[in-house]
Amino acid sequence: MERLWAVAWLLGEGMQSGLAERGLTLARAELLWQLQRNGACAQSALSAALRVTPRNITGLVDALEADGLVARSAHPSDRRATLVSLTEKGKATTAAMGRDQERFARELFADASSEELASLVGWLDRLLGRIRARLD
Amino acid sequence: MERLWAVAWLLGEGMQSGLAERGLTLARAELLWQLQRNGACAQSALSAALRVTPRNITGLVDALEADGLVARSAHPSDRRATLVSLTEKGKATTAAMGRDQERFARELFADASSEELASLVGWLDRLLGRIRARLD
DNA sequence: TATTGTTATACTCTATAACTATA
DNA sequence: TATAGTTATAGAGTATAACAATA
Repeated sequence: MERLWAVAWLLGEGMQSGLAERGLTLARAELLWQLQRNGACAQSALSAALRVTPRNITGLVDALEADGLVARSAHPSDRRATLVSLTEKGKATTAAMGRDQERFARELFADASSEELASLVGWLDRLLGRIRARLD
Repeated sequence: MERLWAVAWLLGEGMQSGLAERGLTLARAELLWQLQRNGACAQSALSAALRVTPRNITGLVDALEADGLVARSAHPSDRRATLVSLTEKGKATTAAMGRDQERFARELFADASSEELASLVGWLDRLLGRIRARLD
């Protein structure tokens, strides 16, 4: 199924396009996206969500903090933990990323009928379920 | 279109699974795959095909050569160029990668009817065309 | 004892720039 | 002059291991 490889690769490239123009890498964008979806959280939670080591999160948060996109603060009840949250600039950036993604999706599906879109969405959901089941 | 992001991400993860067990990284696997598809070629051709710098190809070929998966040889007509080709071990490895990919695709589409598969293949081809057009 | 985040260290992928050999 | 591949250097992402502070 060489086609599947190609689609996976090209879809990935497409979804990444525009990040560099915003001064972001894929890893940093994923961290921002996680904060946008689930709100402020401890680095340990980010480590679990992004499936990378705590050390890796330290580096990503350092870089995003230096760019003013996220802020560290004390955890209210656990003095070991550090809360990471989006700054106003970070919120604006994730909103812009969302618009980029929406524009990309709209280009891809510009001439699809609503029945075609419905069938595609069905496929995507089933693929998501199967791949998640396979990875976990 | 958050679903599209998730599918792109999970599909990429799924296609990569198994590489580490074979001692490969994604970048090295892509170079091997290129050689398997198009046969032996100069490093400059690999640089163009993989869309990375010549310096990057040097490093990847160094690593694959050290693992005995590819071999460098003199170009027959251009003494500046270096031909890169798969060794027997490299051919066996790409064949195994192909089987891994096929098994993954079969798992994903195990319970799909042939009409569903046909419609999905149509979608994939159209997506490929659109994304390629957008990237180039 | 276990968890949270850090420092220390190392490997891979990637890039640019300067250089050599060849075309 | 231009191209093919290399050395030199640098930055980003990733990992493991050891450690301090806290739970």
